[in-house]
Amino acid sequence: MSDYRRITIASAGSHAGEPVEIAGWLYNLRKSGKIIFPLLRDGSGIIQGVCVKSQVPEQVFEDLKNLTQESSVIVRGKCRAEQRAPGGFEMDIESVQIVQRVPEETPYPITPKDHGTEFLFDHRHLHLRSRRQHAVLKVRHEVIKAIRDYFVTQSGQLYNEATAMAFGKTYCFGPTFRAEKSKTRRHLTEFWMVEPEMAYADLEDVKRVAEELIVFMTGRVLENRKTELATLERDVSKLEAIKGPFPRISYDEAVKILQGKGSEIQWGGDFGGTDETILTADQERPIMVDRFPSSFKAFYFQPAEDRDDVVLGVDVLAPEGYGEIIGGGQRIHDPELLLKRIEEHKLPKEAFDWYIDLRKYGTVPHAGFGMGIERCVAWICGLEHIRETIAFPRMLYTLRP
RNA sequence: UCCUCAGUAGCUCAAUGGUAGAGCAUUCGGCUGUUAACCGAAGGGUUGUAGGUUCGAGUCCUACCUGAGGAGCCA
Repeated sequence: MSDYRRITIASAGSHAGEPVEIAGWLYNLRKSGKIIFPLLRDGSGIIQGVCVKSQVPEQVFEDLKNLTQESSVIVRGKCRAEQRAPGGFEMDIESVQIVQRVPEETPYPITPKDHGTEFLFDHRHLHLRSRRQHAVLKVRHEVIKAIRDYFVTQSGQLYNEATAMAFGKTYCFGPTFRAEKSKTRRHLTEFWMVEPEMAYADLEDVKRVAEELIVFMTGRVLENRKTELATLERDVSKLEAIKGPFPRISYDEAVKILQGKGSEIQWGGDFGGTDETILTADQERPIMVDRFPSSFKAFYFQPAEDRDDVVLGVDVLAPEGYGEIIGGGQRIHDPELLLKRIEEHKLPKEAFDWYIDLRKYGTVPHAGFGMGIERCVAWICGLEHIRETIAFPRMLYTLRP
């Protein structure tokens, strides 16, 4: 038994002919009298096993034949290339150790047939085991890793410390919680956001960094997650088209375009979900819309140089109707102006004393943005709903599991 | 909070106001290359809840509960 070396399914291809063991779960079982095809998964992948009655001890065949879905097992045997097997590799099973057999009285609830979203998300703790969800979360991981790598390559390990002190080029990456009553396919009450902030930077710098980041991120997913994108049946040509420069339009222009296409929007109003879809419908790249009316943007946005009814904010809208994935812009650096805006918005000045302080001691033009991870992953994977992009989505009225 | 749609077997769904059904899952039987395997059989139901109309309600009406995704609001 110790002759069998434990391997992952993902590495099975490089262990052809060796005695190996795989520790995992039964994904599905097809049997035909004297031959059995168990599908096994171990978290790294899925492999088909094969077991012929005449070639193994009777007990091995019986144990395998009676396994139930998602029973935990350790199987031993040898792997080889096999055209007829899904995935191209197959394991000839020689013995099996049942760790736990799922009892037939309480079968695994998620069967290989159709289920509705309500049922699946009530069983999210099990749903995560399925192939599709697995692929989505691997893409999510790649997106997160790309974001971290992007900022590391921008500044460098040691340089990063210097920039933080000298230039304040930093980023924050973590969960954000919002309690708005938004029940849509684009909203979660907990979502993850990366927020770079740069000193001595303006709106143009934000647009440049945002564009570079998106191109870098989609490039990395294409490079490292081809298999997962195939599992998700994602049209990769849509992602291959993501290259700079992205189209850039002003809010003024966007309103004119929308009105020309029948939208009800008036200058001064924010985009609705359908407006975002109209704007991106005929674009294969994300588009950048900037210079929004100050009326519906937060108090800290820097006004435009040439007019004071718009501010230097920018939204990046993903193609294919996925909506806003980035929002950001240039912040007010003038202490007098910031105070004025705080008063105009009737905000408690005391609560912002530290924020105002930043403008007293060596203030510089600075800018930054926030990018929503789940919306990016939903777009890259081509998903119908954002809730599939996080292991345990927190939504309005949804806390379990 | 408002609007729209939906709730029938463990799951996905059928059923002109007239005997509640199929596929999958489970159990039993068959099958040596299956690809969400297939073939045969069995078990499985207070049709979301409470009222109402009717000779008769899964179906029509009212209220409520639960869910979905839109609006508002937000990212």
